[in-house]
Amino acid sequence: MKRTTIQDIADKTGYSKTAVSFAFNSPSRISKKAVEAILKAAEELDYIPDPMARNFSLGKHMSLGFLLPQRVEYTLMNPYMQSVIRGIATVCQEHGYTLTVIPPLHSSVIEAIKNATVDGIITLGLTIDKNIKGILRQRQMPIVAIDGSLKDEIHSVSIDDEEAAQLQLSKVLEKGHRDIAIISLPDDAYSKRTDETDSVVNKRKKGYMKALEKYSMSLSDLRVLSCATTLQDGMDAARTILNERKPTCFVTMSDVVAFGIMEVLNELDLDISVVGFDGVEIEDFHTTRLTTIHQSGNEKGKQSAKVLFSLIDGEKAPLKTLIPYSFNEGVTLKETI
Amino acid sequence: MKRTTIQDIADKTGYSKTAVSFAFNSPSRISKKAVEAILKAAEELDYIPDPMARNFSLGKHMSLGFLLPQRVEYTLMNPYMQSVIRGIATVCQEHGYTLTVIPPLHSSVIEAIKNATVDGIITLGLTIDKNIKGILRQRQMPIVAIDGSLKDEIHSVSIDDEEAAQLQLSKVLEKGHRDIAIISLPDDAYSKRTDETDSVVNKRKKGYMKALEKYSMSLSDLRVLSCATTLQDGMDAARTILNERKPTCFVTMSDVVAFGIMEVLNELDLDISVVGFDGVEIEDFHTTRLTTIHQSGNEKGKQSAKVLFSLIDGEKAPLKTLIPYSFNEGVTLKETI
DNA sequence: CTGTTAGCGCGTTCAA
DNA sequence: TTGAACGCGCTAACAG
Repeated sequence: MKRTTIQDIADKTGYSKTAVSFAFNSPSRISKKAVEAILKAAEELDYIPDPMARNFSLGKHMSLGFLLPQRVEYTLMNPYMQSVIRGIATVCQEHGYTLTVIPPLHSSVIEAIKNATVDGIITLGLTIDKNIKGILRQRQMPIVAIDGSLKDEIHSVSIDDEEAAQLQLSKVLEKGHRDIAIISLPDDAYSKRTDETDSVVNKRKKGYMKALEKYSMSLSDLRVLSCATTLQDGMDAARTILNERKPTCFVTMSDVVAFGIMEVLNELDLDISVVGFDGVEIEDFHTTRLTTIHQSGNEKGKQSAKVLFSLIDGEKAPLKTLIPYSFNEGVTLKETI
Repeated sequence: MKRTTIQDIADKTGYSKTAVSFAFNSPSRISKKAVEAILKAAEELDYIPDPMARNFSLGKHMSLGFLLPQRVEYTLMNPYMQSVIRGIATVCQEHGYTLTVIPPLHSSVIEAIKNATVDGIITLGLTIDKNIKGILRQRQMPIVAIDGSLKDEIHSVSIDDEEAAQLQLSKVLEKGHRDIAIISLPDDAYSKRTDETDSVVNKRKKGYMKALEKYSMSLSDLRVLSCATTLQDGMDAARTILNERKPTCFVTMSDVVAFGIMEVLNELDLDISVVGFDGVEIEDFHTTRLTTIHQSGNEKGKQSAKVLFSLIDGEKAPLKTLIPYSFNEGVTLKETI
């Protein structure tokens, strides 16, 4: 048996398709008698307007897209991502929208963008280049970038990464640490190429340099390593650093990596300080009190969705949205002895 | 400026719309010369086929829907849900599909189902009644229920909740605990009405009864309270129980609730055992070693998506899929003194 | 084998 | 209150 369509209702009642459509969307356009007859028939035939046909006709999708920069297994493992998703979904819910999670299609982010049936896209940690911009322009689809490198005029949501990183390292230096290992993010995770000066990684490195200046130090005085944001990669990074020489403190750009490092320190029973970045424990249910820079993924998600809805509605929205961050004192950053 | 459509390519090349469509979808159907000319023109005009029009024409959506049983702020806060989502998204990614997260529409799950533009739906902790089933039948949309009450023949994925709960409480009883507080799930979270005998809550209670039988006890010998699966509600539940009388052990149906309880016990410096259910810490980054029943949300998500894809492809799939669970020994269940 | 015409899917909306 | 066109790509059927 086929779906009941608007035509079936029209046939059954003797009214036209147009009348049926009006009965649902603008009842005042036709007589009460007609509306009643049509709704009754619709009820009897279990009629449900086909959402896809409806959206196609209206030129809307009723969904925002969240584009995953990497594979699902990797990206959705990060609790920071999860809170961003929650923030986006919260705003979608208010607007009667759904949230479409878009994995790379055949390993290609570009392909995914071409095929997404959404009204707008939110990215996280992606370099928005001419290539991507071109596709979105052709598709007339607005975009908001969270934590991304922007090669163009693009709406973005982030914290002041440079300032936050400066604060993070300053706290470490204040505690007397000098032999510090910085575990950075992979260059390709938050920017396609290392030379994107406005990438999150580079902004934070700039912040680190500023913090070091006060102590007449520079980045080259520290060990800098980068690794993917997984527990396992954090553990590997810790071992790599420790095999060379024990630092007095690990400064990371991600809580997840920090947790990985702590895992190793725990195994080896080492008392070395660790500082994170993201503050996932606050919003989730982590009970280890990691010292970290807290930025609200939830808030980033909400703000980006709000900006995106403005763009979809054709309204103006600020090009840059900065959200607050804070230093969260835990128990993992200690004074040097 | 308008989008480039298939017609524009046809006009520019002198070929028909059909030829253009063939050039993209069945290049072998027309001459090489034609294909080249068309692709070249498409390239020059930055043509991208409109995914919505394409899907509409093909009668597909290229997306699976995950229906949230409650509001986003609540549902997506649970790390267990997050791992289920990850599992679903992983399989979607393999199939070149997206994952549509569907919040209740205007607070109505029913409305959300009517409007979702997806090829199939996965639910979690929802009672699938005639009402929902009817809509999905009319929309010809397959469904797979995770942890739900089934009023009908519906494909489901879950663990053996009765057996798992029996194991959970048995471990507690073996340790000598007799004054036990069971913190159950809210009846309306995992079943609309309390009398759904096949709801997760009821299955687990049945398991508890079996465990108690061996000690000639019954559920009425324990205190049973239910609360929502949030940290805060867990804390409230703990205080309610403690105000009355201190138990020697809290047995919960959710890790999140267990974490809330531990928070309170920590505050009051009480040494009372706590046992969880879900095992979220294993897949995420929790470092508190909670004693819990581990069930893989990720696996549930994957299995349900696989079953759903089978149904979408018109293949047969087992009505019930059981996935494994395990008792995870942590440090929070101690011998009674 | 190559290419075209025409119609479909389904609900919305303009012009009458 | 309605017929017809529309949105856009797909495809059965047909002609050369």
